[in-house]
Amino acid sequence: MQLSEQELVRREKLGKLRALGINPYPADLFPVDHTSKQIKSDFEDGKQVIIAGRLMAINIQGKASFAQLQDSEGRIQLYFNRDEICTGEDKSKYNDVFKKLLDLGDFIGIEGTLFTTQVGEKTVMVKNFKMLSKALKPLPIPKQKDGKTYDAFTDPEQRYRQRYADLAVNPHVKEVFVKRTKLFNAMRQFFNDAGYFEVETPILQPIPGGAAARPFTTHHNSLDIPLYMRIANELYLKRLIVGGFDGVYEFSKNFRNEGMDRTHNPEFTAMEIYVSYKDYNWMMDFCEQLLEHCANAVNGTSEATFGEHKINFKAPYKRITMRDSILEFTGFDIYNKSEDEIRTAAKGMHIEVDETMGKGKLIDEIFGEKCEGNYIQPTFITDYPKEMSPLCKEHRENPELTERFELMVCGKEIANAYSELNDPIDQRERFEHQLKLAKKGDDEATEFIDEDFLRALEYGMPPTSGMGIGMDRLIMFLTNNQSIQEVLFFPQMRPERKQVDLSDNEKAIFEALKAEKRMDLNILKSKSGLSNKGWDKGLKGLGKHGLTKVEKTDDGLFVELV
RNA sequence: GACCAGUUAGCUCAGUUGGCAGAGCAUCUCCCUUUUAAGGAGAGGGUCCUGGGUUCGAGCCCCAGACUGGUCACCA
Repeated sequence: MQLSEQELVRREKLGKLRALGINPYPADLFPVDHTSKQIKSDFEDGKQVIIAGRLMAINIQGKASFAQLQDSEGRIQLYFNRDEICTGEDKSKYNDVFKKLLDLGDFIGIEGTLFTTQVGEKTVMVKNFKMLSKALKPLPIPKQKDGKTYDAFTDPEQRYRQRYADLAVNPHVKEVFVKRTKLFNAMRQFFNDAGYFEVETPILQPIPGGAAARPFTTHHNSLDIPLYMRIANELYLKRLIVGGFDGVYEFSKNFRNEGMDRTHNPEFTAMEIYVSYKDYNWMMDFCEQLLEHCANAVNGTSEATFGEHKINFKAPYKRITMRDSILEFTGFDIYNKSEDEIRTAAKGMHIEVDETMGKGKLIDEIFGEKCEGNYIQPTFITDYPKEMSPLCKEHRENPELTERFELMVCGKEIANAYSELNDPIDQRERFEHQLKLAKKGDDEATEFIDEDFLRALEYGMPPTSGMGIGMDRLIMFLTNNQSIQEVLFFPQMRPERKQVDLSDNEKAIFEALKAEKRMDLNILKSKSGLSNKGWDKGLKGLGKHGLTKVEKTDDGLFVELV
């Protein structure tokens, strides 16, 4: 591995520290008793503090210096005065260890007392400091002045691949993840207060059910069977309702082997909750209360900004049926229309349709194309066509519809809920219908029948309402991020390219030259068999590695091994 | 998968008709005891994403590829 100049310098400092008897990576605990935030909030002149963190700025002014120390809660200024640190004759701890051997990014521990500088900055007067961990690689630290940031570490590729560096230097990035955890905690608290029970269900499943998506497959060696990473946990949570729990919920890491883009990562987090003896009307009330609570817990207000939109999560939310929505935005009433009539209408709206699309799918296309994008404020869309909701109970008034709602925010779905289908015979028929759709070429239809799930339903599942919430999408809305990668610590990336030592070009020239030690440049060039550019790069590369030297004489140019 | 943009020093970025590779910060040396993007003087640091082509000569032009971002397609 090739090290940069700055990395080499830091490795040298490591050796110098050890030569002075200082362990750059000590094992013993450091007795921290304050954070940067506590120092500022409970400031008291002359108070003794012990703090630790990362050096983020150093400003040496001769016999006294200033520095910024960053801990988990922010930054605090340090004042290093030579005679405060080195009270005796020996000034080497200040002159050598502090001034020459510490670098930006190093973790140090500080014992000191508090004071305020002439310009009014709350500061720790360092009495003693200890190296806690040396940073061998320079951090990309931005600079601030007058609220403007200079040299910000902004390249998305590097930020995602090196999230540790991103978090260390970009406080606003850390804030997003703090809010993410606040959201999970708030939601968990809301459910627990309502008396519902957090559970865990299998991630490795023999049949990937509960959604239509391509799964990741793996293999269990002892059982010698294929297993699938879950695409949803719905069917397992319903089994628990069959088992007698009143309300169960799970934060579920799901995996879908599909495309990646701004709003899709191969693994993502859904929250699913199932509550017995309820229906989807109750769930709408519950959902709007939940989201208002969560928005307040995360941002201190029910209002949120997302791009150019201001959204308000304060309950209640508008409710509209899919039929009315389509009627409103297209003037077309899907009620009592045949599949062909709807297909013709869709064509008239310039929507791409084909013969494999059933009635439900056609309606969904119309809604997606013409209606969905209009819902900026949280809105419940209700009563979806039966065909596209195989796990949802038939509507109590219209057998072509289901008791389903989706919550739309800024034109995107963030929640999906049903009065759950608990009729085992109806459920089997729906699965079989899906199978037919799949065979017809609908790649969204489910192609597995989970017999064990049907057996569970046959034992009897109470009337139940269930809801799923896309947690990544929700936190995107609450933190105003347009990309899912900004709300996942480690979004999936393509593997980085490996670095090579000697390039092929360099090797070819080196091999040709090895026997002769010294050759005419043009003869060597033809012997190496390289293209002009390959030759040029190769020879320059060898020179850079210090392996060859080019010599100019009256007889021409010669290359020799060094 | 398609199209567009990008890839140059540790970071953020310039780079002229194709003619020795540039700046600020960071790094190194020196001065400086309440500064705050501290300041002053000096120095070092490069696989210009990779490979091929055109050319006397390519960071720059052409072709192919890699990676990233964006838009679209796909996606319960």
